[in-house]
Order: sequence, then structure tokens, then C-alpha cells
Amino acid sequence: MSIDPTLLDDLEWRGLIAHSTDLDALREAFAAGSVRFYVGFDPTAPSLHMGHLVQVLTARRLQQAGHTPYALVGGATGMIGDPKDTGERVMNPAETVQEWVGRLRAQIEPFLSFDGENAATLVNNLDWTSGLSTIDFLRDIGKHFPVNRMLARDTVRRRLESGISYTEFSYVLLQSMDFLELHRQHGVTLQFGGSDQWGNITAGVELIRRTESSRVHAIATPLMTKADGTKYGKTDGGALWLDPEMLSPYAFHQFWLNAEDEKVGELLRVFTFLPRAEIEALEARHAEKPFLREGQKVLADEVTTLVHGADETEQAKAAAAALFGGGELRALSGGTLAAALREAGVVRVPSGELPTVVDLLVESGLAKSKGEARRTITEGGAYLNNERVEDPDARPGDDDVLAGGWLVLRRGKKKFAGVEVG
RNA sequence: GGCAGGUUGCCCGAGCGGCCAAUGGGAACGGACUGUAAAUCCGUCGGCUUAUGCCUACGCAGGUUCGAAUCCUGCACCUGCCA
Repeated sequence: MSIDPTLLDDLEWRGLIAHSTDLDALREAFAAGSVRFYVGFDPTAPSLHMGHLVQVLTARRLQQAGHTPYALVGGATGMIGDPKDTGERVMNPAETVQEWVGRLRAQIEPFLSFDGENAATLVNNLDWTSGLSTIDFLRDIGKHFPVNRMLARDTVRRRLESGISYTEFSYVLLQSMDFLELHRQHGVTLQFGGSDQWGNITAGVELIRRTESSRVHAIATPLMTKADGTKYGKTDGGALWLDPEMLSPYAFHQFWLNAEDEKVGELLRVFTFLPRAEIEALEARHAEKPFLREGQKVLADEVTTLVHGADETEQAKAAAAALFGGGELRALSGGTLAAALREAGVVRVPSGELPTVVDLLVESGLAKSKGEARRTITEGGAYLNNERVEDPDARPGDDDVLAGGWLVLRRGKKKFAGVEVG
């Protein structure tokens, strides 16, 4: 495996380096040979999401450039919980955490190569913490953490008002120990992670400096935010999950397709492997004719293919074309409708007298309650077969059923659901 | 351990015995405009068999009252001051 000398420049150009230790030193390390690096993921949910994807893809970039990944899923740290600004985390049962560890590992695997000289390794910090005694931990690790310094850390300081448990306060020791452990066992000399992890990451660098007298490296990727500075998926429908069971490939594709104009370039750089020249050309065309939304389309196709594969991407596109195509739904074949609606989400109702539109909206999940469904109709936001429903008591009839026994239900501009009659 | 203050809907935050499902802001949702973009404007925003109706809700459990988010008691958690 040869080392790509342009790696760091590429990362910088893509805007992936929000923080770093000495970049010149890192550049030298990269040039000297395959650098063993690690990135960690805590099992706080059954799936990775958009934020993790940045790390997974960055790990892939490093590996493709010849470096050697150690992907850590935190069976131990996931039991403790990284302090977050909003308050104390709810601890998950051990079995749950272990199950999530397995799921996250499976999600990370496809992005890395486990063959060749710089084959990736999956590790779990539970392996070196489960047998560790409290006394050893306090003597060997705790001794290197001055509390006054820990108190000065941003996350801790913000939490001092609202309160923080000793458990979460100690989190940084565990993550720092991970870096130390991987450094000792595997010669890992670089850790990266999201910028929200920067404090934990540098604490590890510091721990290694103190205990091993060696200098190791760290970089942090930026936090991805919307154009107005808020986090993606922070308040609405939830995170952009990578698990197709939790978020369909169609919905995943739609997310990227709806990217804000001013974010398209940034997202292309961070989330695709397209070469620099291609992205810059695309950005130029996008700036000139944003209404064509070419950037969003390429972005959506590229990322969906990376995460769900080319087949799923094609299906998502075909579904969107059928539903948003503006064409007459009655002209579509039953097969096309079935494929498109299956992507968007389907409910099945028995033939005979059909439920009211209100009930269908609720059953399909397009509305959370009958009140909300009724309101949606009153507001003019409900559509049956792309025609606005005016009457809150409306009930579809047999002649509304399209080819293959389908009704196309829509709420607002872009939320579809299929109703399969029969 | 003592004293003082706090705990309100997705979030922030008013309310301090009836007019409270609860002011306001944000988020979210729908509409108009557009390009399945942003901004802007308008509307909606606990649930139910849509009802001058019922249910659930203002940390938890009781109580006072014709009537409580609002008063009292106990409990839990948070914050500050004092030990």
C-alpha cells in the first residue's frame, strides 16, 4: 500500500480539519509511513447517524491514503455517557449497550477494508476496562488528571450550573485511556473525532505525553450545521439514521436532495469521494443555475450510494420521479406506483368501503392524530392522488383507486404515503 | 444538616384561587411565493366519536376550597448561601 502524500491537503480543502494538534508534525508522520489511527463511536442508539458518517468517511479517506484504521465502538464509554450540555444522560441497560455495539460495528465495517497491509481493526474499550480494578484505574489514570484542569473544560463548566454526576465527570478519563491503550497495544499515534470531542481527544494526547513521554496527533472534524447555524435534525423528525430500518433509503436520499443551496458545496466535500476538480466544477455550475439543483442531485446520489448502495439509490430516484414528476398519476403503471410508494411508506386497507381521508392520514403516519389530520385538511395541506382534499369528512371512492389498487396520499409538499387497497 | 429560591406544554419562558389547554418567543406543521432551496408573509400547533362536551396536562403524593398551575403538607430533584 502506497501512501498518498496529498491526504492532508485534501482533508483541509474539504474542510474536515476544524481543530488539530501540530499539523506539520502530522504531515511528517503521514509522509513517514502508514499511521495507525483511531476513531471512536459510543453506542448511544441502535444506529449511526449523519454526524458519525463524517467520521466513518474520514476514516475511509485515511485508509485509502494508506493509513491504518482502528475503529472503536465504546462498549465501556457507552455505559458511562459523554457529558452533553443539556444535562445528565439516562444510562442504558448493559444488554442494550452490548446489542448496540454489535449493530454499530456492522454499520462501520462496510466502509473500511479488512484486507492488506493496512487492514482495519475493530476494537471495543470494554476489553481493557471490564477487568480493570478501581484502585488501579485511580492510581494509573486518575493521577494524571488534575481536577482543576478538568473543571475548566467547556462541557464541564457549562454543566456545573445544571449539575453533573461524578460518572459523567469521569468520562474523559475513559476516553483518554482508550487512546493510551491503543497507543501501547497497537502503536496508534493519531485520534480524530467530531469537534465536540476535541476536549476528550486532547486529554488523551496529554495523558500519553505524561505517561509515555511520546507525542501523538489529533484532529477534529467540524460539526455539520444548517445554514442558519442550527444542528441537523435537532428538533424535527429525528436524526438522519444510517440504518434503513430506521430511515428508509428513499427518505435518506430525499434529505440530501433537499440540502440548502449554500450548503451543497460543503456537503459534497465532506460526504462524497468525488475529486476536487469535479466538486469545484459542480459548485460553479450550481452557483450559476441553482434552480437546476444539480448539486443536490449529485450529492443525494453519491451519499445514498455510499451508505445504501447503487440499487437503493436507483429505487429512491425512481420513486421520487414518479411522485414528484408532476405527471398524471393515473398514467403510471401499478408496478411503478408500487415501487415508488413502497419507498415512501405504505399502509394496507381492505377493499370495500374505504376509510376516510382523516383515518388514512393517521394510519399512514402522515398525521399523528385525527385532530392533526383534520387540521391538515382544513389548512389545505392534504392531497389524494395529487389533488387537494377540501372536505374534512372526505372518503375516497372506488374510482379514486389507481392502477394496482393504490391511493396516493400526500401531506404538504413532499410527504407521501401509499395506501394499498385489497 | 440549616436557610432561601426553583421544578409549567417539543425547548425557552410568563401566569401566582375562577375569564387557563394556560400570554410570548423559538422549533415543528400547513399555505402563498419558488427550484422538492433560502428568505419573507399568512395560518395552525394536547387528545377524543368536533362537542356552549369529555379526558389528560403545569415535578410527585395528599389536603384546603363550590372551584387550584396558582393556597397548605409531605416527598423527589436542581440552584444559591450558611454549617
